[in-house]
Amino acid sequence: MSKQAEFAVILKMNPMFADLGADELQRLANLCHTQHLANGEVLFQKGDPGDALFGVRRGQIRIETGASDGSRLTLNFMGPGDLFGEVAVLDGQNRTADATAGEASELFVLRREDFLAFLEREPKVAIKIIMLLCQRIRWQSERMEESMLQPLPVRLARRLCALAADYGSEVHISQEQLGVFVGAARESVNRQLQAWRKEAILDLQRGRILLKNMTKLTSIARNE
Amino acid sequence: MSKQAEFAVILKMNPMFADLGADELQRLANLCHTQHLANGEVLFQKGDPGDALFGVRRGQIRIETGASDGSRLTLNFMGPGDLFGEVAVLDGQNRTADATAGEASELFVLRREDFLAFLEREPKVAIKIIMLLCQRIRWQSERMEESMLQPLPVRLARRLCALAADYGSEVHISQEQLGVFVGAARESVNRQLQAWRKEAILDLQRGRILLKNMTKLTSIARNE
DNA sequence: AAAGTTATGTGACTTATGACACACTTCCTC
DNA sequence: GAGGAAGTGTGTCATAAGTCACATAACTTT
Repeated sequence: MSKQAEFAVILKMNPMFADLGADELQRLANLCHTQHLANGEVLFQKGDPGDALFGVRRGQIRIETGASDGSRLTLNFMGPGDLFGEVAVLDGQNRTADATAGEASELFVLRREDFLAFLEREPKVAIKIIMLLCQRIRWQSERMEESMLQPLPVRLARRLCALAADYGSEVHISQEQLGVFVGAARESVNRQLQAWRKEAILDLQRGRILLKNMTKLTSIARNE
Repeated sequence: MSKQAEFAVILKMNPMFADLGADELQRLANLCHTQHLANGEVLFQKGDPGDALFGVRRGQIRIETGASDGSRLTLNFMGPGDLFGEVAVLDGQNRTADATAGEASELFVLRREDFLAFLEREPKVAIKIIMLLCQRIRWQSERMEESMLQPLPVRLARRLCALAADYGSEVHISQEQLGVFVGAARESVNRQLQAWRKEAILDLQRGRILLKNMTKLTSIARNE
């Protein structure tokens, strides 16, 4: 399979591009380049202009941000097939976090100027993108308002479910980082996780959480 | 001034259309119609397809929603110069609230099909819209995550400042509705307002709040 | 293997806010 | 103007979650 065809598949999996037609998608994918990164190499830093969209072909990219105390907090891991920077490529605003290769990686790169020129050539695609962005706005405002008002167990369960969707039942994350994600103190996170361990919903190891009962967890996430 | 020119001015005031060129803006405004509503007349209801964007020429439109207990809660008042349904007109999704005329009103109406055809004719405008939507997405995700984690006084101050921007220093809203806005219990809202009254930041009347010290209020909103 | 560093577990305390209960006021309606 | 509805003011209590303090466990470095 060609590089471009491979990229088209990745684009297709992202909700943002999911309902483009196969032909449109392929023409878009044809604009991509590839880029190699060595382990530890920096892809971009907070404040850099958002001049491209990236897809992970192989390897791992860490999205992280410097915390106020100088320590670094990982916000997300992007693995093969994941796409990131979709919004940045459209509006060109500065990056809000750093991205570093967690291992030797190869990325698909779709440059902003190429993408914009494409949209100008294909206004029907631009309109589809507009609709998708609108959906995202609605979805965000519905979810957010609701989500942050939920009690901690619900927020925590939701985040764990989301992580599980990416990594399977073995989530590799520290409780401190989990706390940052859900906007809670580390201790509170720990206490809730302990409670769930006693109910056999999950198991805990250093830097790792093993989800044992996703059924129960998702029902908590739905707030019963 | 022609109807269309008047509408162009309203569009221009909305961030969503603010940086369109004067010519593009005028061509867009030329697509508008007008519609008259008698006092109490229903413009649309929750669940109706979002097939138009509205601007208030004169009168008042209330955006409200039926609460679970059957009572109605007013979510927003739109006065002359206000624009609403910008997102609906783009993505065509169903309305999420009801809109009713609070008095005899005249509206500018920009129909979805006209707007989409316009975007297809003018891809450069479509791209500008895309960027604006992206900004909105960023803005939302930054604000939301941050905002809901703030303590109640901050959320309350922010909402009051926002309302003041629309209505001046005399905000006409019940404490119960204010509670809905900021996601808090009526009693908590009341207690905070009382505290501020004692500090001479504001004054309270039935169904009305008089902001007396916006400087202090905005500094609270910024979380000191 | 000793020492240091990071992650986790847990108790004691504090604080913010929600929940309930009820008094009081204003306004509306008949 | 009597009665009711809606809005407001306040006390009491319960609870969720943050904070602080420290113990313990697990990896790392030398």
